[in-house]
Amino acid sequence: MVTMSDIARMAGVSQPTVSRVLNGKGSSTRISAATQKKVRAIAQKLHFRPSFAGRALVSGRTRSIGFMCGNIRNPYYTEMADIAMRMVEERGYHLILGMMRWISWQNDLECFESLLSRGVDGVIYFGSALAPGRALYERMVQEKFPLVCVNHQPPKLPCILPDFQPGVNEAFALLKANGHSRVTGIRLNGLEKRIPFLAAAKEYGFDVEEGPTFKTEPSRLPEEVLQNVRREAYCFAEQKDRPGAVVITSDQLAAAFIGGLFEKGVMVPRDVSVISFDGTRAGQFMAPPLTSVGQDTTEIIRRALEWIFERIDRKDTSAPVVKIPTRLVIRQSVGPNPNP
Amino acid sequence: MVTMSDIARMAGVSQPTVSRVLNGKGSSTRISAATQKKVRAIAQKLHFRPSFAGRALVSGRTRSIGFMCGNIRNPYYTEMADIAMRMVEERGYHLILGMMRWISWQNDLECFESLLSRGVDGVIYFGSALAPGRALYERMVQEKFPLVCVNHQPPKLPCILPDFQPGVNEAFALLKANGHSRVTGIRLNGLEKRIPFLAAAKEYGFDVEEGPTFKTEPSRLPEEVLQNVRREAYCFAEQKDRPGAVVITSDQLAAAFIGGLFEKGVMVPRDVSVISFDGTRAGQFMAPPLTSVGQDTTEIIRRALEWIFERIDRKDTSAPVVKIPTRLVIRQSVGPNPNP
DNA sequence: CTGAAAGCGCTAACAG
DNA sequence: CTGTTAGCGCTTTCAG
Repeated sequence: MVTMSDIARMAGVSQPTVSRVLNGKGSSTRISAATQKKVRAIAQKLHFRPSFAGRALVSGRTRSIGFMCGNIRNPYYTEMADIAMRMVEERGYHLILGMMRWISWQNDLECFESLLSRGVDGVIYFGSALAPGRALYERMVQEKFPLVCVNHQPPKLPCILPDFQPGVNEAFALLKANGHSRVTGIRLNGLEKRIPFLAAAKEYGFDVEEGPTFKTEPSRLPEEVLQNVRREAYCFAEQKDRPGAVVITSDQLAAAFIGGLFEKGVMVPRDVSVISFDGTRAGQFMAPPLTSVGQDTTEIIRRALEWIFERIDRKDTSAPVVKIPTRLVIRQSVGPNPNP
Repeated sequence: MVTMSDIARMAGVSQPTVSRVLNGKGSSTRISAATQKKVRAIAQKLHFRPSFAGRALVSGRTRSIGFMCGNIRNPYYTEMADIAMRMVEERGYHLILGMMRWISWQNDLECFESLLSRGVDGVIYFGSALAPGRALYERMVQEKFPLVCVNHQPPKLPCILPDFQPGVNEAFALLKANGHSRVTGIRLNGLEKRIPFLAAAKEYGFDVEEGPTFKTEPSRLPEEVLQNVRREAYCFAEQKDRPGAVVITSDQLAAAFIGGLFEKGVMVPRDVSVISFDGTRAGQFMAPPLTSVGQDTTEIIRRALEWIFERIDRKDTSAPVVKIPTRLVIRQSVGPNPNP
């Protein structure tokens, strides 16, 4: 590895001088054109690349942001990560992914610790293990670490939360306009989605019917979940007098569910209408393209990063909770009720 | 930030002693149980976390591997990255993604440089811009940098290449068994896929017919490509006397293509059979589940990382070119030829 | 068993 | 305009 000292030696100047010309902070210190040229020439010839570690050590920054998400194969996270990566790179940062396995909260926190030990300057956190009483949580709020929680709201930490109600209302309006009046919810376990779902169902006068409930263990491997949903689709397909509409908790699960229906000869949207959550771009390329309650990915990440970068610079920022409204992304998985 | 010196001061020992107990290399130096206990207790209480930068500086390693891939939204890369992330973490490393934009080779190399300036210890490279004559290429081979190329083969660099022929042969065998004899290839531009495709077509006695060719610019935004493929599907759907089978260059494009057919009322596999490349897990949850010429993701990444970690330790390793055979992943996108 | 000293590559403060 | 000095947090000799 070629260092500034190497260059300094060859150029017959001191090492800090090399630093100065190579970092050329415009206004800071001016160096004679001759020295500049000489140093630059040598640096170029030797393919000098400043040592990341050296800089990190002295600056106390690694110029990297941690991104704690669930399985990256879920397009919801893929798309969030994609956006985050681009935005972060614009500032000369790198994004370091940490995938939570949802096995236990300990596992979440270990993953978080691993990122911290890597020296990330900030973290976007999609998990839920960070809660009062846990040591790491206390430490984070105390240190005022640049951390934003998405989709979950621990006290005293800045949070970005989707507001599902508007999107869900739109969903029911669309369903109603298509002559539906009976719906079943699949995997709407979390209250954040379940409550708006029930509220809208009531408001639009829908009968909410029990879907096929599989007693699956709480947290499983992603593929198992998908397989289970597929099986639920089989059940649903074979169900007599089933509702004409289904609302399901994510685009990824919708894919599996629709796949399961397809195998049983039940077509979407001809035989049943499906509305999912997430509104991922990926849903656009499914068969059929998904109608989905979408989050504003760009806005969510933009807000999160904005806050993080602000706190990296100044520790005296507040910890706001911002709600980002959802809206229905209408594509082709909803059709007229076949049995009105 | 709490440092080893802080702990040393509080424990009344020297800083190196703290380092010794906290790193406890079993055999290296033994420290009195009393000191150990004291130091550990303080470290724990203060939530000591060793400085990443400090270690990186002294060890010359960052314990991170760069992963240069195309758009992460493509399940092919998502799944590769997922596997790579897991494997790398098992060794206490982190994976740093670098997304190439396919805009120009310069862009590829900038992305690579960015990873290098971040101090990654090795790189898995899915690009094609690294070629003789380019400065970075020369430097990489000269430095014996721990770098593995996947899907592309520059000289003097270790490479991992899929061998498409076996998988493609299986594909044609399956098609033939289903009464097909006419096929059209979509987006089979790259020779690595086109040659085995044509060879197998010949061997199995298939007529290869021109598909709908859209004159799209060479490298475009991913979403545009998907939209274009969708349009090609429209054309194909409306084509009189079209072949009953389609081979398409990736699972992601197959999704778009099948989506396009679906919109025109053409059903897969009832009306046309589709075989794609990649064999991603994601294809399993599409409608219909994709039959696809699959790569052994785990094996590819495993081999790549194995070599990288070996070279990180020893510079005297060779630069092998390994071929990993593909095999057909049979799911449900192939059916009997409707017009035999 | 443990302390002292050196040095990894870099930036920043202070002299000249 | 440029050199000297110091120090970031850690590991690694080398003494003792």
